[in-house]
Amino acid sequence: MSGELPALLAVTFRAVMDHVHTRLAAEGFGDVRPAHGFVFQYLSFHPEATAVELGEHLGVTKQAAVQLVDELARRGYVERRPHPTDRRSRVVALTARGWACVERVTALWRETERRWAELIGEDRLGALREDLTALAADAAGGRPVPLRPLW
Amino acid sequence: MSGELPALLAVTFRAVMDHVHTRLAAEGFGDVRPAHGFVFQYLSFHPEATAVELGEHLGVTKQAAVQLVDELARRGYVERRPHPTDRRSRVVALTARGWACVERVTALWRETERRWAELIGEDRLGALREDLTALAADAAGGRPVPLRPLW
DNA sequence: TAAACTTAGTCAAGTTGGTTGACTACTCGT
DNA sequence: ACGAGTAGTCAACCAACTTGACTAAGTTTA
Repeated sequence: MSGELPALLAVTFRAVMDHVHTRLAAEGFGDVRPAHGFVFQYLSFHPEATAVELGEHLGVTKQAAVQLVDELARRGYVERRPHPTDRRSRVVALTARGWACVERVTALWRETERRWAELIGEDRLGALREDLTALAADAAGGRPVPLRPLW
Repeated sequence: MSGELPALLAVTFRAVMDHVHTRLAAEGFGDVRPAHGFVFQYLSFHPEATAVELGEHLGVTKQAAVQLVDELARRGYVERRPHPTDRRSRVVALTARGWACVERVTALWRETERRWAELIGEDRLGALREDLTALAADAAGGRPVPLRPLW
């Protein structure tokens, strides 16, 4: 059958993330919503981001971004500190708990990949990764793909 | 690098669907929200579904399902008809416009796959489809994966 | 170096897409 | 033929956003 690949991508991703969320919940990280994942993702690569930056990356208003940050701060995943030079601004950083959660997600993803390697073999998995990288790059057409709300 | 495959699935799917939505909008189907896609998907395989059935499949309450249907009916994509035997119930069916929209999506997906075949070759694409099918089945662990809100 | 402009964040109100709960009308099994 | 269950509706509520107006701090420019 042809034309079903996009759906297959979605279904696979969905199944993985359902599993990850179940595991996270069992390990005490049950209070993270899908949208939070994108905050974590961004903060782990931009450790001193501001709320406005975060909003731009997530494609939401600054007000919504601040609300997300407040919620995560209340739950102990992030911390707001005064900006070193700009007194209007405050930087958002992951706390130890925030980092721990990020670590768990990446560990679970690696675990998933190991499982997949067993299923289809290292070679096929390598080809899969390589091909998907090419397809994603082509589909994105040079634009950055924001990795936004999906899970 | 290892552990990035789940993200790669998401990014690829996201890029494809962004493209599809852009094209749909340009062809006069600009008034469909992501959630509608799942309604279409379900109705195209269950042509005489009820609102309650739809709600169960989408994982939302029947009230939310009815609201979705009303919205799509207002825009001419679906139609509500009396149920042939059960006078409490009404069946929801795609209109000509609804079917046209579904056709366009599947055509755009096929087009995407043809493009991908050019990029990585028929063989690799076949392997990709085969492997992803296996991984999805394994990740789902026997459970049906509902193909719910993602786009 | 002061006036004009821009930017980070806040406050408040409105919108949207859902929820739960209570209800009516109908169906079905015994 | 009646009691339990089901399809759909109405109404009230809630969460996650939005838009718009604002303050305070920073930046540019003449």
